[in-house]
Amino acid sequence: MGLTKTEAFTERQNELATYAKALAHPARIAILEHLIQEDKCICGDLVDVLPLAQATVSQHLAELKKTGLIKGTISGTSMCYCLDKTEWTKCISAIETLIEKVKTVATCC
Amino acid sequence: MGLTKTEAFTERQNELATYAKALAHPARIAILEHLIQEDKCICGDLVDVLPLAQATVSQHLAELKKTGLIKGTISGTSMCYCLDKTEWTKCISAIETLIEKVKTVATCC
DNA sequence: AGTATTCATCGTAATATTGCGATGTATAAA
DNA sequence: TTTATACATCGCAATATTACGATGAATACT
Repeated sequence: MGLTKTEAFTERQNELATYAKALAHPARIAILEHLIQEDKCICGDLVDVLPLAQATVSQHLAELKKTGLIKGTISGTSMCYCLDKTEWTKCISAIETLIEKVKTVATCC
Repeated sequence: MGLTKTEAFTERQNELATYAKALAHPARIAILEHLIQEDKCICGDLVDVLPLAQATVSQHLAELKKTGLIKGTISGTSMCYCLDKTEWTKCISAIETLIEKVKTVATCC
């Protein structure tokens, strides 16, 4: 089908999966890392840095924005992107909860 | 195209994206959480617990196994799945590295 | 041997993702 | 006003993902 049965899972599970999906592409990891490093976040820079066409970069940015992990503000003719710390707090919390649980598991089989 | 330009990114970026991809579906989150809770990991149980057909569950298990996050051992006629702690150590390390970097970013824009 | 159980894999259908060129929109520069 | 610059969005092609029924392979049960 290609359609996830979202309604069949808990909100928490869907939330974590959504965050993971946003991170599930090397280009989006690269974008986030660049935003972390530069902090200032001019959009055109990303197109220069990434080995992808402008349209493709724009699409990845839109996806990260949709998830809320980044936000963009208009700055004249250019677009300034940066991390949305509020959303990241939620994201990190969700991930860390899973990680903590994983750490409690004994080596088995 | 639908084909990720893997070779254009660093190995680290691809590694992190691959782990994220494995976690990018609520069913796989649910599987992992069940494996964490039960620890013992009989496969048929997952089919009972999840609102998905056996073939679909098997497919999700195969994907988690491909990434290395779980491993399965044959136990008579059934299949025993459990977390692969070694791979999880790598996964957690990769995620935590990103999280640490995110935490250093100042609120902006 | 014959049957049931457990799981993986195949094949198929529907939808999603990735990537890009082309085009549109809005601001800035001339 | 015309032109350039910076992005977003549309439309397309190729591939991937999700879901499932059907079938296959292997072990256990009678």
